[in-house]
Amino acid sequence: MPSQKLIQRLQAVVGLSESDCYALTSMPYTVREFRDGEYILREGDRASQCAVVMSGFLFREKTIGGRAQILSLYIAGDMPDVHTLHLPLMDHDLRSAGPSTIGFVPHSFLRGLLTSSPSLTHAIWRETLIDAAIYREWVANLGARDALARVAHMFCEIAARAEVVGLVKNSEFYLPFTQQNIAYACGLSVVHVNRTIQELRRRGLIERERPMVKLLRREELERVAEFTPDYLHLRGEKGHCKGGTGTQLQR
Amino acid sequence: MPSQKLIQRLQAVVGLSESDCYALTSMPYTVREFRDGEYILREGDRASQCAVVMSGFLFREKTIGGRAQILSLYIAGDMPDVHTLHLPLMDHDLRSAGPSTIGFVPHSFLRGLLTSSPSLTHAIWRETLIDAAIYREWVANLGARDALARVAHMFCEIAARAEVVGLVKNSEFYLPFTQQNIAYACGLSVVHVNRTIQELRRRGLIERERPMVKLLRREELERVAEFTPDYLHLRGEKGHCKGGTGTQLQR
DNA sequence: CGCAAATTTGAAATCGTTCAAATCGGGTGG
DNA sequence: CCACCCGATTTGAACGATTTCAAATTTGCG
Repeated sequence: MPSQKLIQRLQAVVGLSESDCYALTSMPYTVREFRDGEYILREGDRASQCAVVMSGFLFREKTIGGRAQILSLYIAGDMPDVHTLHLPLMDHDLRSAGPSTIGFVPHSFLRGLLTSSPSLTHAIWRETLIDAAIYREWVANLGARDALARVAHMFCEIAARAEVVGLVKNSEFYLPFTQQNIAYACGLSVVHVNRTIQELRRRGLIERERPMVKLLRREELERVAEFTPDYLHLRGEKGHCKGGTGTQLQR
Repeated sequence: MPSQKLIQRLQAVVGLSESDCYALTSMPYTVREFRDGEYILREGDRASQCAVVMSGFLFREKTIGGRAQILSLYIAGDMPDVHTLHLPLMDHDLRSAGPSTIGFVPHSFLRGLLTSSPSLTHAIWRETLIDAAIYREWVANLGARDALARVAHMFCEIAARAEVVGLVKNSEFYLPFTQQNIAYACGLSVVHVNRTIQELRRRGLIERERPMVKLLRREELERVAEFTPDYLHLRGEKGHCKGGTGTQLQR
């Protein structure tokens, strides 16, 4: 069910009423599997449904003068393209990193849901705003941090987001990125990403064995990354209904 | 009236019904003037009203390890902090560049407006999504373009947005930024911004005499900047009611 | 086992930074 | 009206982070 981790995540950021949870669990959806690198949506596409990440890893990408730039990342529970509800024309690509399972919910259903529930409108709108807050942090990341902090910051962010949906175990989480992917995400060359990761390893801040990353000495890592999670706008509180409690680690 | 340029802008991106326009023109608001550098909102603040830029220039800023990073820019007709409706806690600063006139509309009023008009909800939500699309482009700008393209791109974007609200005359628009500001926005050093602007001037692409910028050879400039305006999601069509048609140039 | 992709290494080249100082420009007080 | 001052722009030169190029090594997969 695509709603499981979605609910877990919405709980973490807004808190949901019983009826909202019920409405979400009764969402109609179709499921599709994607392979590494496959496109969920391409620049120029017009979407008529929204993707919910059930498992795996998605990323947004824009190509500029031949060079790819990864714009953001999505894990289970995220809805990477809710924005297509109001901005159907895609101005970038949405792709899978590693294999992923995606649920698709028709725009028409979501629109109905939103007009009938102001609180869900609030919750979903809020999600799109958190997405924007994350972009802002990435602008700062690319504009103001050096390579080491930049890569470290990416790890910290993914870990913080994955924790919310129970995808971190023992400080370890799934990240199906090659160093080339990381390079595209961080605006660096592969070679330099390689050296940067070595440096993080050397300092005892991370362990990396694809596809897993393990964060060691979290505080020191966050200090190096200048990471503070406030921009993720997590609440830490619990809502009124249960989301999934799964702790699946793979994908 | 804060609604004038706002309507003009909303027209350009969605098209508004007569009644929506009427609702907007009857917005209650207070006006305040800000001086150069003054803070409209600070990180940590909780907003209870939304700013509408009536004239002048605002920017978002985040400070990271001592270094400021400008995240985005706002001109007349923009509502830089609608997001506070659903995410009241500011995770960054909002400041004035040069003097500006800002209208403030209470959250409570806007919430009423939005629950009563699905089309306005759509329009305003869409605005926040375009804001996000602009951040995405900035991520790409900082991550994938060199200094010359980066600065050129900033000029192109501001021009495109200013055109929508009639703030460009004769390819010339108001930009009350010092080279230091531009440096913070583009993730570059002042010295290099200086040299980059000289290069743009030398190539006959811009003229700059603070606080005005004039774009020459627009196509060539956009080629250098690798600028395509699609991410701004302008429609080019006209809606059902008139916004202001002013062509005020100063501020 | 063997190929292709991913990681790693080295060395040279580059773009952008830093530091430091000179010049320009606009506004203020005398 | 002029002198002065401060912030902004400009210049030069050395330095440094990151890129590029090229090749070697490792890893994962069929």
